[in-house]
Amino acid sequence: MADTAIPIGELSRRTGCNIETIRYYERIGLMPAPPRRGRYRSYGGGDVVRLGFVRRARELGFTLNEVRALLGLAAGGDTTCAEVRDLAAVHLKDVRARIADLKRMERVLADSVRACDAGQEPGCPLIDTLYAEPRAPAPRG
Amino acid sequence: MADTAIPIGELSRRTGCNIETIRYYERIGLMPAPPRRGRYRSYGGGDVVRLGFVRRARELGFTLNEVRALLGLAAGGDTTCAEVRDLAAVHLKDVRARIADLKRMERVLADSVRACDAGQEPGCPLIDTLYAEPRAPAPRG
DNA sequence: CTTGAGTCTGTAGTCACTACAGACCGTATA
DNA sequence: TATACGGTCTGTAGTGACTACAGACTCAAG
Repeated sequence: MADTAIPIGELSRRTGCNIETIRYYERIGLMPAPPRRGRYRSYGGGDVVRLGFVRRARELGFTLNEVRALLGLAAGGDTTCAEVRDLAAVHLKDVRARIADLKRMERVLADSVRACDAGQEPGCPLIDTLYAEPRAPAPRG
Repeated sequence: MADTAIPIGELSRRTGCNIETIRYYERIGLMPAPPRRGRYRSYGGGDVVRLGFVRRARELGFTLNEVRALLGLAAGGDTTCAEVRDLAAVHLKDVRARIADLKRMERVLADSVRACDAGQEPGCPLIDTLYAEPRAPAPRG
């Protein structure tokens, strides 16, 4: 009852992945096409595990192509750990770059909002920032 | 020579915004359709300023719809500073949420890569993480 | 006259979904 | 038996913010 003939709605509930997305994953070959009971898809315990893997990888920010690669590596023996490590390391670098980008944005935005709150300057500090020359280091002191 | 009859390629060079994107902005009404010299678009200094504004707002992570709003507010008087501030504050919250998300990813990824490097455990630490139950707090001591 | 660079329109692809429309299926209830 | 309801099906199109062509044209220099 728990592991066989799971309909798509329950797979969705168990994994937190919505139905349309599950069908989408099937269409792009990330999830195998399951057998049918009549016209309806019928999943098993393995599908729950696999889809869970996919979802957790996605939550770590891996692209679907990277997830595909990870699934392939996971299916292989344990000789592939180095490859997995490399994939993760590349991705980690990317995540860190995105964090750095966002922090730069955060700084500028926070400065502008603070300046707005202070309300000392004429005009609007954020609008001024947006009109200002790019990459000019603001004089401060 | 500097301010009139600027062809799209030069506008692109001056703003760092690529040509296809400029035409895309025109199509969606973010940039006005400029007059033509023959069949060619002919921009002026105002377009350089406006597109620069757009680009800088995009670099701060505002969506195109937010940029549209900002452009509208910037065109108004200076009575709109509070509205700009609110827009920026909402966006700032969003940026901070994204940073928090990415940091969570970073932590998990960094842990896995480190565990890989240590190479003590059997199997692959990252693959194990991906197969593991969601949100189970890892025992650590 | 030809070459090359620049520009034009229009369409389709990217990523990872998401949102329908409209049909069908199986069961519980009146 | 009728019907209502919830679940599922296929297929297509939309999202955001571009990006990438194809194939035609314009213009100036050599």
